[in-house]
Amino acid sequence: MLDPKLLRDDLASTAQRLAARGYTLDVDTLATLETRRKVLQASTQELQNERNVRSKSIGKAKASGEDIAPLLAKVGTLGEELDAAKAELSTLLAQIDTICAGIPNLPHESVPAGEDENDNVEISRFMTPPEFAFEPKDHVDVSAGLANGLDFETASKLTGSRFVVMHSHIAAMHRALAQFMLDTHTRQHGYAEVYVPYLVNHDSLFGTGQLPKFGADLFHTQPATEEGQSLSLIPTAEVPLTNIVRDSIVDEAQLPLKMTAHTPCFRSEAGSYGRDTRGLIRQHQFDKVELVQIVKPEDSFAALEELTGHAEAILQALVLPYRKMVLCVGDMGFGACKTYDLEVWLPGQQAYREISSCSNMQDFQARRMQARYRAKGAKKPDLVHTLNGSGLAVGRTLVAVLENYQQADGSVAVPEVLQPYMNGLTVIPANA
RNA sequence: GGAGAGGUGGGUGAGUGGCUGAAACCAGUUCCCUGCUAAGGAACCGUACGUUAAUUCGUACCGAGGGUUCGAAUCCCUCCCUCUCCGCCA
Repeated sequence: MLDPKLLRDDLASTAQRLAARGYTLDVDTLATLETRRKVLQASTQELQNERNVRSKSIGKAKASGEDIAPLLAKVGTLGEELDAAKAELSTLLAQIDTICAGIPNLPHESVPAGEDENDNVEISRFMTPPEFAFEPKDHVDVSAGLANGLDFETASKLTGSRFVVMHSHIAAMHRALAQFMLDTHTRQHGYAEVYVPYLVNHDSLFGTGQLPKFGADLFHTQPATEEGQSLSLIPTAEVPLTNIVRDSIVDEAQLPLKMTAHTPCFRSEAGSYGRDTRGLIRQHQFDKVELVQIVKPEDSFAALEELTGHAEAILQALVLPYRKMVLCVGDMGFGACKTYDLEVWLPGQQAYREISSCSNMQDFQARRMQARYRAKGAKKPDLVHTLNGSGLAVGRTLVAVLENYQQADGSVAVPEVLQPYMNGLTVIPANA
């Protein structure tokens, strides 16, 4: 949610900034509603004031034993007028809320212009893509060369397409990756490990911005139209982690709050059919180790650099080639003000593919969640800034390891940092 | 799942129809006093929106949403959540 003051006082320039990221703000409608709101709110409050004053006088009269009948008569139609005004005002407010809830965040000045992923700008690279002495396979074929690995056929029997069953060393490596990531973030990067629910309510989804606009991307336990009790599977641990501070005022001394969690993520991915249908890249269920920071406003951009660095540290420790991109305005997510994507090199695809996305949401989510902190000496609590990033997507990291660590004989070397997590295993042998 | 008890400001916790935006205590802020420390005293101290020269005034908010009433934290209904006991269960 944007600061309502921006929409009242700087409507035109705000609309212009939104247009840069491809969002058309209906300025005229909003301005009209806003003007009407102001008038209506003032007149409603006036009516309420009148009612309060008169009711009070009735109370006093009654207490002193006077006849209250004439006073009651005087109140007369006030109630009806007030009800009508209240009804109109609440409809109006609901209309304004609906519009405001659907407005994306404003991009930071440093974010490059552009329409889609083709306009993202490369910031840096780690390693150069390795040369293979043989034709590198993609992860599906690499796995197929092992004794037992990724099993899409069984998953589709159990559930459907875009799910996977993992066996044996691959399942163990998947687990090892998550463990390694968690350990690194908690022991070296200062994050507190958190275990969170995988089902969340609508308030949480509204808080981080998945609702009301992106409900179709989620799995719901009940029809989404049903009011109130419907729970949804988390599309990312960002939702439960960030909402921990929803509706609360955090002590300044507690900031920055740095939290990490390993969870499965569930996405119905409505818009992506036909893309990445092969392999693990785009699944309805995947694991991710998420990083979330709750910080003071003045620290959020430094925190974005730091958090992105924490995700990079994982790739570096795994010795996987990657590049760091800054997303252009058109490719950023709904609530983001600035986003870095980390793209890992996949020899099987001869391409860099997204493996982490790190964003500074500024106060966009905090305003939706009413997540605030009280600065020492300040009279009013202030909205916190929230950040999140993948550190990393576990399934895609597994893909990257399988493809980058494949060997000529069909076996897969185990990255050094994972070996302690895999009982000292150094190589996943090829199928004999 | 069954029975009961509750949800009030940053925290604890009074308040059963009008003088309660809400006692008291704790925390916090400012000041006073005592040579440090400790203790003591006084004042201030919720959020949002509108309004104002102004912390001026107004409105709303006592889990959420409805209802009754001239008037609701207080009465009624629905929902959510917490606690205790029982049942079931990894």
